[in-house]
Amino acid sequence: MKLTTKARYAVTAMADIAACAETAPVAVSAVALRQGISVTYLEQLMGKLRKAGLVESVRGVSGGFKLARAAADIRVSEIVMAVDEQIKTTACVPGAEAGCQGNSSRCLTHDLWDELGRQIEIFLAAATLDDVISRRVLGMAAVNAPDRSDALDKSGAVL
Amino acid sequence: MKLTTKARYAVTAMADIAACAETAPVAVSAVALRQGISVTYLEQLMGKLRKAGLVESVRGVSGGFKLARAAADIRVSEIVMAVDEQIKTTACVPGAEAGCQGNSSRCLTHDLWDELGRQIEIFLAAATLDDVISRRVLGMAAVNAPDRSDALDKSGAVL
DNA sequence: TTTATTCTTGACTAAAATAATCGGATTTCC
DNA sequence: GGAAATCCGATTATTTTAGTCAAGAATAAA
Repeated sequence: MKLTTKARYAVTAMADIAACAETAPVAVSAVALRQGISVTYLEQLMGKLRKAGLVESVRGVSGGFKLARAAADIRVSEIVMAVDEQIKTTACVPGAEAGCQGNSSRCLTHDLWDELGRQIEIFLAAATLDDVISRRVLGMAAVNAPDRSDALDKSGAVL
Repeated sequence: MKLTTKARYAVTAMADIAACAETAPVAVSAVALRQGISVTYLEQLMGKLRKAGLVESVRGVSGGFKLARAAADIRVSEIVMAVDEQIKTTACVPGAEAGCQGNSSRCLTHDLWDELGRQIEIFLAAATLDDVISRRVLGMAAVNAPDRSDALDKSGAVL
């Protein structure tokens, strides 16, 4: 899961559609205009969102896109994953030699990036499209940054 | 704060140095060799880390780099920020028109990305270099993914 | 003092990923 | 039939990342 403008565009477009498409489908050109995105570029993204089963399309004159499910039932993580290919978070080069003190050759930072990726996914999976358009984004900062000291030596700590 | 190989390289190199440079400084070439990174490319990154005050350099024959502080006192977020320029997480285009239902023109997803960036930073700030080399990475997944239902309508939820 | 080693700096090139464009085809409604 | 829309593939342009190169300066050791 990467985080580029592609992801931003996709979530923004989905939010726009969620907010607009109560009844009739919304045309890509309308979304692109409102959100300041290139029409043809957004078309590509909408294609991916459709293939991922997040939106349905209606062709023809007054066609467009509408959500395939209720906004409260679409997680932001689904949208991001639909348009941005899986991130290669670790890229552990197998040829890398062991560290100077005989450390195992698996890259030292592997677990860190692995866990970070997991955290990002959890965060994005916790927010639904409905949360976004209602500007209801959960801030769990206080919970998430506990006193570091207690985290030590509880060995067996995740990964 | 971005997350590219640059960040990986930097954290990996710092971890390598932390693990090796008990007494004498470590040469870039040694780090690069062990970790499978281009020597001259890593030199650039080390320059940034030095300017950020995270490492100190010793020139000359048996020179190299050593940590400027104890490994337990260097946060991963510092390393990442030293080599990867600030991420432009939101890029709220001011020209973007209001949503169809008269929604405020500030982009709908602004808060989401903003909060995500904060979460990432908190996570990386919670891990020190010492944690990394000790393979002690804190997994707060369970804490971090509460039942969504209670997050709703506590209006005033952060941002 | 010389020499080899290492960091320092800036400019440059190469490769990859991202963003955007283009041309045409198909569907559907009027 | 024509206009408006999705669809599809190929192509181009732009930006970022990754890596290279060359010259210079500091330092320890021979």
